[in-house]
Amino acid sequence: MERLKKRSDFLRTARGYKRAMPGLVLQTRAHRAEDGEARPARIGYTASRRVGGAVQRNRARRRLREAVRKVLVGRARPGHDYVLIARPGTLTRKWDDLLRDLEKAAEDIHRAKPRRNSKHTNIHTFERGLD
RNA sequence: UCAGACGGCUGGAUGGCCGCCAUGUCCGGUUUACCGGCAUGGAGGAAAGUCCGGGCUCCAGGAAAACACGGUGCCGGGUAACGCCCGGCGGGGGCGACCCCAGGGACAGUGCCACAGAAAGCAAACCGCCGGCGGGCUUCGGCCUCCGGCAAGGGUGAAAGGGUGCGGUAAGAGCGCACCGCGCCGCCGGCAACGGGGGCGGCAGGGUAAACCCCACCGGGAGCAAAACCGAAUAGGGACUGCGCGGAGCGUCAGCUCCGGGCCCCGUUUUCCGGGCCGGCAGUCCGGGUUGGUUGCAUGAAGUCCGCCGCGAGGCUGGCUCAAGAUGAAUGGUCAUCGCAUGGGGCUUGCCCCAUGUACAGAACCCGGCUUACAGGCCGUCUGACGCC
Repeated sequence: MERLKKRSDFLRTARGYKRAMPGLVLQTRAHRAEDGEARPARIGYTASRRVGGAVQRNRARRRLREAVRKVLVGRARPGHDYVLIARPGTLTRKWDDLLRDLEKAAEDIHRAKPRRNSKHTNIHTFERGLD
């Protein structure tokens, strides 16, 4: 899956839908090219200093990346950007639980998302994300 | 055996499944592009803090001096260099091995020295000591007061103007003497810091420079997001042509030459040399450098082994090795087994079982240091006790 690399992509995705789990936070937002054609799903990772030092942040990002490879690859919808935010629990959560967290988060966030014309609506039960 | 001092090394292992980055005289998909295989390589002793010193890059036109600012501060050596390291010296601590020291100058000047104390920089006298045809009182021991001579003893303090002892004296005082300290002048040893010893001086000259300051030495600025190259769009920018020009000269014109003047060119100032600029409008052409890409970017004050020189830091010769290169940032995720510690239990005394823990921490241009963090493990040298011979 292609990676998100620009700060503006992260900021835009943070304005979309959000689901928090003990081991991670998942954000998503539809992103289509100018010609309206659906593009492959993209994924980005965020591990702030809240998680710990450089060692902890790197390890959290690697665990999330591996979880995405196992769980999200088959579930991600084309034309959507996803951002995974690491939390302190990302490091301590048991591996199987972390995988279930991501599964559940993806399921919830896709169900909560209206099927059509989601661009400007926002569901109030999902809190607004910070970058 | 116990207690301790110093120096050095190390920083888990194996396997299964699934992945990431780089490289390639490799294989396949039709050659390139690209895709899939295969092979090889892929974090540290501190990669950290970013505190010093350099390389490298750009900026400032070249050079010198002064000033300002900052840093360093016993001596000698090592080094590309250092505020680092090594070897000494001096002072302090420890029975000792060893450890610690911001360790130039306090007769260049200025400032400060709280509290306590009579007095904190110039000498001073609170309690005291001593003397007196002085005066008063007296229980005849002395007390009070006055005038002199003192600073030994007490007391305050971090520090009270040399210390200890003997002599001396009314009591005292370097007043005299000895030793120690201090100052000055030779001598000897040492490259030096400094050490040793001799003579003279009767003692002046408290501390603080981690207060300003003085002296000596060193120092341009910014940093790989430096910088170079390739390169969509837009504006500024440059060149040429036409109109146009501080003064003078030449010339038909285009223009050229000479003479001044102003401004600008490293923190500041001065001097010398050198250089640039001094307009606007129109047209044409060139160029321009943001997102992105490539280079910088890993062969270097490199590592390692032997030999030689050196007490050592280190140096020299020769051989061998090439050892991560990401950029929202690869070097991993997970599971299992083992190892190692600590505690508990079993017990066939060296095995088994259970539980817990397994640190600090992630390259970002590269080196030399320093500092800080760290579960544990290993090795060497030395010291002091006790025991044995």
